[in-house]
Amino acid sequence: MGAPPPGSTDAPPRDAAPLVRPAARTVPPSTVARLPGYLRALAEVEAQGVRTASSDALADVAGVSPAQLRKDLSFLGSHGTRGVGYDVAHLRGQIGVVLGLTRQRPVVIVGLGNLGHALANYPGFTERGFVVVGLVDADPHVVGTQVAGLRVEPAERLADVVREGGATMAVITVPAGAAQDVCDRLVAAGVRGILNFAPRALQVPDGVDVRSVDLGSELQILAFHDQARSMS
Amino acid sequence: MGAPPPGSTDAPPRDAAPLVRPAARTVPPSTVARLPGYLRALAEVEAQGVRTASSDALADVAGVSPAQLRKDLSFLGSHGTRGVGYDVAHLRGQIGVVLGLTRQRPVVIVGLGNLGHALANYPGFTERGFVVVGLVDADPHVVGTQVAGLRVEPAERLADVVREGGATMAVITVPAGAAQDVCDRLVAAGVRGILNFAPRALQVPDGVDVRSVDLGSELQILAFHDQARSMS
DNA sequence: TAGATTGTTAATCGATTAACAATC
DNA sequence: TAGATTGTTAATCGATTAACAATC
Repeated sequence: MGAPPPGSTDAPPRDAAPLVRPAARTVPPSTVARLPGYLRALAEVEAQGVRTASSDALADVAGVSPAQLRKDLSFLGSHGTRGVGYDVAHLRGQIGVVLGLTRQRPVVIVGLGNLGHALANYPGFTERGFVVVGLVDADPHVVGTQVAGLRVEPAERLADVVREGGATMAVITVPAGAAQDVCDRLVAAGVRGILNFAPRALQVPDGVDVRSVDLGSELQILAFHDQARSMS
Repeated sequence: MGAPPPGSTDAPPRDAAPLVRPAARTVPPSTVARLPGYLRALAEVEAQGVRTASSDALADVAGVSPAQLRKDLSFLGSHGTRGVGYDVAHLRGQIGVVLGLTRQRPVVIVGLGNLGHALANYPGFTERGFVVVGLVDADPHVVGTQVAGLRVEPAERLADVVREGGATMAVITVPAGAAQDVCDRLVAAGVRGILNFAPRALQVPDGVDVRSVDLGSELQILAFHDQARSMS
């Protein structure tokens, strides 16, 4: 609302610091959810020695439409070259910055049954920028055992494990009945992002982000289509 | 377009067979994706002895808004009672019918590393109406071993395993590089619904349904929010 | 320059929310 | 009957698609 600063031309700057501003102001949730897929596609074509790729080529590998890919990337700023395409390495770096993958992120896993055990050893976490820094379980038979090179700690040490590891993210792989309690304690200990595998809706305060993966539900959704097909 | 049949009143029937028509004509994808959550919520309140529940109560347990729950359920037909709420057992049955859970569905798991192993033993599949009828792996060291009471079969027997078990659904837990090939062979063998855990977009023909769960991507999406928060 | 391909706009489509009349 | 609660409508919001001008 103020007068244009002295020396300004006809394109009024909105900002005192116009250079090198962080790329992403607001990125829609649906776009954010697809960015990891683009990162995978870029890694794949880069491994094949490709240096520059068009939206058509990348979209094909990522399994989306070229229009959608371009639209999504446009929210991160302008990183392609008209007539040429996208520089694979550069775009990869930009998406990494937007997703906050410039540093390794420490993660804690709570619940070391079959699934938690598998996730503790899952190479995909490490490959994508995460380090498992702590393991917690309530079962005295499991506590003290070594999983993926770490000692499993008892439930009462949950907050310590989170703080000592500096974790702001956690994975919940406990039975449904224990999930909300574990969630509350993780949040109290400072965790702000939770990946929940327990088949239960979790209540969290504002500022905490939960993503739930229910393996049984996924199959049920597939069953719907399977069945709808057989009826037509 | 024809003349009203003799004896019709002012509400013209559109159909020759107006009674007991299947509840679901078209259910939007976003609604279908939430139905398993409603099923879980219903099971939970039923276990607590509740016979009738309002949309407010159910929505609270399911973690959605009451308006959304009512809207979703309205696509399945009219199963509540105004002024009273929903009969828990009846609604549970209706959602089960829509999802095609009236019979057990046979599922094959391909890839018995840590994750596949954990899924083969996952009680949530059995509890939600699925039976694991076959296991397949390419590693000769794994083939022939016993997992979850089943013998692991070699890759070349994939089509036999699918046909013998009558499976129309499968879970892929192989490394990314092998996923598309496994997918193609599953589809050729008659599988129509695939739950994919390999971090790779799968190409499938029309009529085949793929749901992909990428655990690394889930953490990356959480990382975005974690990071966006720390910047504001 | 001519051909290729992005970034953006506008149009379409689908999903969510809010409000309330119908009705138990 | 009065109070409660559904089922549905209309309004809003967000996401996707298609088309093309900008530009390398």
